[in-house]
Amino acid sequence: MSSPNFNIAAVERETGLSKDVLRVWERRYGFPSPERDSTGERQYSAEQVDRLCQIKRLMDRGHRPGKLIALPTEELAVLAPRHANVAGEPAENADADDLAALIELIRRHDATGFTQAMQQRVARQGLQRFVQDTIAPLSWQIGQAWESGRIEVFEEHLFTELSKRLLRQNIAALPAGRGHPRILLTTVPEEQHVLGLLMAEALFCLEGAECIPLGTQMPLMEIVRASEAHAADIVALSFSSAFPARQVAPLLQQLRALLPSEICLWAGGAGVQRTAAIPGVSLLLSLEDALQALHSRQQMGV
Amino acid sequence: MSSPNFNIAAVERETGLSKDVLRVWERRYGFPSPERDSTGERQYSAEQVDRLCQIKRLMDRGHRPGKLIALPTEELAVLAPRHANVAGEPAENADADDLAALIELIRRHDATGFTQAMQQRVARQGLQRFVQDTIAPLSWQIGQAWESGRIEVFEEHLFTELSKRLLRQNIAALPAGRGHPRILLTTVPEEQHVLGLLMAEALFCLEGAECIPLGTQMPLMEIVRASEAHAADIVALSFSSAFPARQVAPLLQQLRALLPSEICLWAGGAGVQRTAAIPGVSLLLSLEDALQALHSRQQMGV
DNA sequence: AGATAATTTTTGTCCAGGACAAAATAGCGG
DNA sequence: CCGCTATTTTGTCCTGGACAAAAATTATCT
Repeated sequence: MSSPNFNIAAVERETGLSKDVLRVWERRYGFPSPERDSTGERQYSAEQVDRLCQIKRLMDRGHRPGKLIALPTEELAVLAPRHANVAGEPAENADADDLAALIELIRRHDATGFTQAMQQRVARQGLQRFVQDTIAPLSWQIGQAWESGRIEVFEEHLFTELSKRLLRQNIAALPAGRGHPRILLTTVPEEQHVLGLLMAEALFCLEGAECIPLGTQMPLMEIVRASEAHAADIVALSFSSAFPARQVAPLLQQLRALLPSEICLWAGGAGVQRTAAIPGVSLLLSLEDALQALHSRQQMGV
Repeated sequence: MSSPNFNIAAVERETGLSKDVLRVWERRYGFPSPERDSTGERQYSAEQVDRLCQIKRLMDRGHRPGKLIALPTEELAVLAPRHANVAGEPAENADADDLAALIELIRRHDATGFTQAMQQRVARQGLQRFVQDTIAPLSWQIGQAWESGRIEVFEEHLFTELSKRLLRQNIAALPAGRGHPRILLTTVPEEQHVLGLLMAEALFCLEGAECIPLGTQMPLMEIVRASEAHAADIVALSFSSAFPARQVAPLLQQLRALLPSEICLWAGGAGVQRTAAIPGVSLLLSLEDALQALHSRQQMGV
């Protein structure tokens, strides 16, 4: 156990805490207090990195760093539930057990079993209900489980990867019509989560829209270029719950200013739940909202 | 054209140049020289952001910032070819025209046509040859075209997204056997490109290996946990050409130190081409190398 | 000449410690 | 108990210095 050391860039990579934050915490709270190498640069131990990961996870749940850092080490299990059921209940319907069974497959690392079970649900429910009643709640529950430390990061990654495959596969199976409106789907550069976007894409395609999937992390100026090149009617962005809430509004304002006014800007996902209204931007708080936005647009004869 | 302003974080997001670099360039070269807002914070104009993007693109081709910044504005078209054909020729076989036609579809933003043409090639070539003779060279050419400014960023994104879908779809269609060895596929946290990983996964699955796809951006300590939980025989990482070359070796060394010695560590992709050998790490310089590594392992009776 | 070694320049990243604004919390009057 | 204003907390930005790795250049040797 030679405790490999991490420099500050590696800790930023591992924990997601910026170098500035790591330094200012050290200055203010005295933690983390890394060793220094011969040149005076910080060298963090694996234990400190682990603890920082725990703190980060609890912060994402709404706790504040000042409190967390003061605490000994029993904060871990204790501080699980904070504003847990903040929005959207777990839907205590008859499906709850089914969903729990699916999560159990992930927890047992049974990729094959999970994919098969999910594919069965697609066949049984149809794509739209599968997205709304299976993928969406599952993904919410996985998020919850991750935040409370009940599942590991890599288990969430496995779930996400397998779910993306299922959705893409089923989207590809839809007729490739050149429908209307033309919807460009992407995320901003710091948002790497694409699952929400795929859910929206599935629903939009089912309604006959033409979706142009550009993946994640498009610079704003590229979004503008792409929307013009593809003659898009709508630019749809997705923000996950992990996206720093404070950045959402400025980003949307900036993009709205860059985008021609005849192109609509839709923003959805868990990351916009707490965002205030922005002129010229449609905030879609749920998949139902997104569907309804599309319907009302299509009714208005476009 | 009210030239919306970008703060330093936005410029980092748009260009991929770190805040430290932006500040030190300003100090040393006098460019970029952003306005300051009332609180003294930098406010970059859209023109400066554009120019920074150009410079970044040329730097990725091997040019040096000190020279580029001094140049007027005609550097753009002139400085296209530098060490262009550094490794792996464009393969001047009879297929060249076909590939050019595929790229032309992307350039015309014809997603449907591109997907159809690609699906035809899968049917005609079979998955293995499709990966090696279509996806790999196409992806290389798209990268070249992007570096020389012949295609836009969003066109590359479209190509990548559509190609990922094709590969995932065709991987899903393979028999889901519980084969050997068990290969865990992922990338390190700063590497978001997954296409190379999917190519490898397709080839590995065709050889009967069991692949565990965890998507991108796994913290090193999570990779270790995942490899133990999944009882993986091999951890396979992919590094794209965009990955900062200087970080590859330290990362691999660090992961090798964290990983149990009985688990093999394979690293492939354009990003490891110029990496020196590392004890305990197999550097796979091409897809053929990867296949051969798997073969020789299977022959040795595992 | 051509290859190798030593030196210089270039370049990215790290550091310290100050400042400030937005968000979260606490205090207070209705 | 609710809505409003102070205060604390917290993240991000700032300046300007330092240094090491990489690249380029120069010197040296065969």
